[in-house]
Amino acid sequence: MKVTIHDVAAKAGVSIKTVSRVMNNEPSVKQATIDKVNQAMQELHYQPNAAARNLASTKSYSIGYIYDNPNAYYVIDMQRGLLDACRKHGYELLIHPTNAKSPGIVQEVIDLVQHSRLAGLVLTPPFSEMPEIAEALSRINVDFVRIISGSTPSPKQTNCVLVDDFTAAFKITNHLLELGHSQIAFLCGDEEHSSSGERLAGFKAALTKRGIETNPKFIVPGSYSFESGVKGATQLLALANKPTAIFACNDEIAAGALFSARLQHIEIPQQLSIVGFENSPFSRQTWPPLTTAHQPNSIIAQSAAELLFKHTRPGCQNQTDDQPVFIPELLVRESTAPVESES
Amino acid sequence: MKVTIHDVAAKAGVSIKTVSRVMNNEPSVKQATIDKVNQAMQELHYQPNAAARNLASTKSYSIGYIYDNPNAYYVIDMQRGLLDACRKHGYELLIHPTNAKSPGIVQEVIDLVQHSRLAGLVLTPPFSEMPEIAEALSRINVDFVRIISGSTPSPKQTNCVLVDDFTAAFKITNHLLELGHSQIAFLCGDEEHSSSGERLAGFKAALTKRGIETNPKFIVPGSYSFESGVKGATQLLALANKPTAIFACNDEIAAGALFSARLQHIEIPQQLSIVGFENSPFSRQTWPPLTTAHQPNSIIAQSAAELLFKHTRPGCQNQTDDQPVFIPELLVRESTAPVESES
DNA sequence: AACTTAATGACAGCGCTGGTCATTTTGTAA
DNA sequence: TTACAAAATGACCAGCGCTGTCATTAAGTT
Repeated sequence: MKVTIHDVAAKAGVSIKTVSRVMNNEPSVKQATIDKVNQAMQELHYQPNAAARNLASTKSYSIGYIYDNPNAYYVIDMQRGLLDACRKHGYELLIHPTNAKSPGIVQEVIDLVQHSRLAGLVLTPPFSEMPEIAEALSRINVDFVRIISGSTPSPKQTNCVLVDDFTAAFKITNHLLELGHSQIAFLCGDEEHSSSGERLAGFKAALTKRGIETNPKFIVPGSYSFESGVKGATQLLALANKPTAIFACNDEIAAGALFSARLQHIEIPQQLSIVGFENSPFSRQTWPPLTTAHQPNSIIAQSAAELLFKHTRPGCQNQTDDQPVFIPELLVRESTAPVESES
Repeated sequence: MKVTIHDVAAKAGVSIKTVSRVMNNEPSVKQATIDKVNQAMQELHYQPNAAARNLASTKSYSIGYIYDNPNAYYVIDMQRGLLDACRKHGYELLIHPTNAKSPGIVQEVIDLVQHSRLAGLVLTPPFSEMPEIAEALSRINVDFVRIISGSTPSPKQTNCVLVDDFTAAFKITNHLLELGHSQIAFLCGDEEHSSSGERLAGFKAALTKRGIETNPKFIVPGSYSFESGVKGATQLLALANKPTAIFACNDEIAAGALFSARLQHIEIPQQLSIVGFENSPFSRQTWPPLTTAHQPNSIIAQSAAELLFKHTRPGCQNQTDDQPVFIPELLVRESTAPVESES
């Protein structure tokens, strides 16, 4: 019924110590032995007892995921990716929903790590953008990987997974430009999120490259919410010279914008093109479905976890400190169309 | 830095075994001793080491949550509630996203439980409605609590938390009736989910009570999705005698219905009232915001976990096998209005 | 005082790792 | 081939923080 390290050792014809060595990637084990042990483990469906390992070892075999994100889809996807990576490497995942704005948040994170003896932490916005968290974690010497918005790997911070919002936004904007739009407005997300800034920068860069000046009235501050989309779009569509296309900083905002346009009997996409960002289920729950940029959250999460394991695991040679960069890809659906010919 | 059972024992002036007894509600400990130990634990901020407990004990101190639900909001809320209960009782939560329709699902669940040595499982739809899962779990003697749709506690199944969809639907329908509606249509969710059936039954009961016959054309089968809402409502609004109100089986369907109505330039709520169910963020991301029934998922989850702990924990006297019943409450927002006077 | 019952403690051991040495196997140069 | 260093493995023990078992002591009861 329950398989222990002893069973594996017996089956492989080695000592339990050697099995332990194999499991922990310790040096000085012959390849042939490694194979033998691995095979025995497979055949017996051996799974090391995490509790015993945690207890015996100074190392830890679980990582944490702290979240505070109103976007449930995002959290679920991240979780899934982390879980997949954990299963693969025999780690456990500890999830910890909390409030990023609580005053004691730094202490809370430290307590969590210390009490649960975590090997490391995966940080997503807003935590990944809070320097005080990164500092505290470094201070107590705990590994962590941050998922942040950015395009160029920086040599000084090796523990990041980058999502290249800039380039993705650039591409989306190009899509609109290619459809003939030149009057394009931008609905921002929360200022605190660097993703919003990056996307805006990509947007501006694309326009500039075509020699189009950005109309300041077309840049509407806001937040990552449906309401914000409604408000922003309403404001834009009241302008004397309306935009012919709207770039919303995420799908939720886009859905709000879509809604606002409909209220004013503006046909989408004939009279107005709208694009979102993220490819959340949201973008499929509107009509017409939204053109957006697909952000593979689950895979991003997985890669963040892998990076963390690489740091964490002692006997891992693959220390090429690469920083994965993900570029969300353009996904053209029905909310965008060529600009209406002036009639 | 790290507080162990020894520190508590020393502080309280007892042996570690006695501390252990207090933690586990074992009998034969003087009240005075219990108090002493509890105080010491508090003062030292003691948290038992789950790994050590798991290792030493035949009992287990973690529970599992299996999910396969496209509704991320639901999952996140459930998770939060379970986590809260776990923290309170020193348990750990193991989450396991999976595919309910996979052929090997029963074995997968069994493997999960056995490998991770789970004390028990919290089952939500669709798992809570799969007899083969309940059977398998009983066979291997693992506790579980199911969250299911129902109104009357049944003595033979003590391990359920009930959500009284019937009564909630009854109340919602009454709300519409009180607004003067009599031509009310119903957009069903997935047939496989008993919640849909229960809500429909509550709906019908309310109509019957007022002596209103249910128009078969007004009962539209469908699924728990936006698209289904669009389709169903479109169908309804093409009818010669349109309904004046629509009861959607959940918020997502309601959002779809809302959308469809808008497409046809039907004013909500002036010309058509729409209600949803669940009070998911969805219901606030429409305009007007939806009248709905608030389903306190997080609290439901918490109570399910508590029930599980009660079963699991040996030395717990509070064995009154109560089955909590939750009745989602009517939440009136702006998508419902008195029926338009025939003009 | 004799005896029952309640309350507490001593100690082994859960499955594994980390360390220390001893032993065996392998590779390499003389 | 022998000699010898280096690599690979095993034997053994302690101990992680807790629980289970059983022995022991304190408190009641007649």
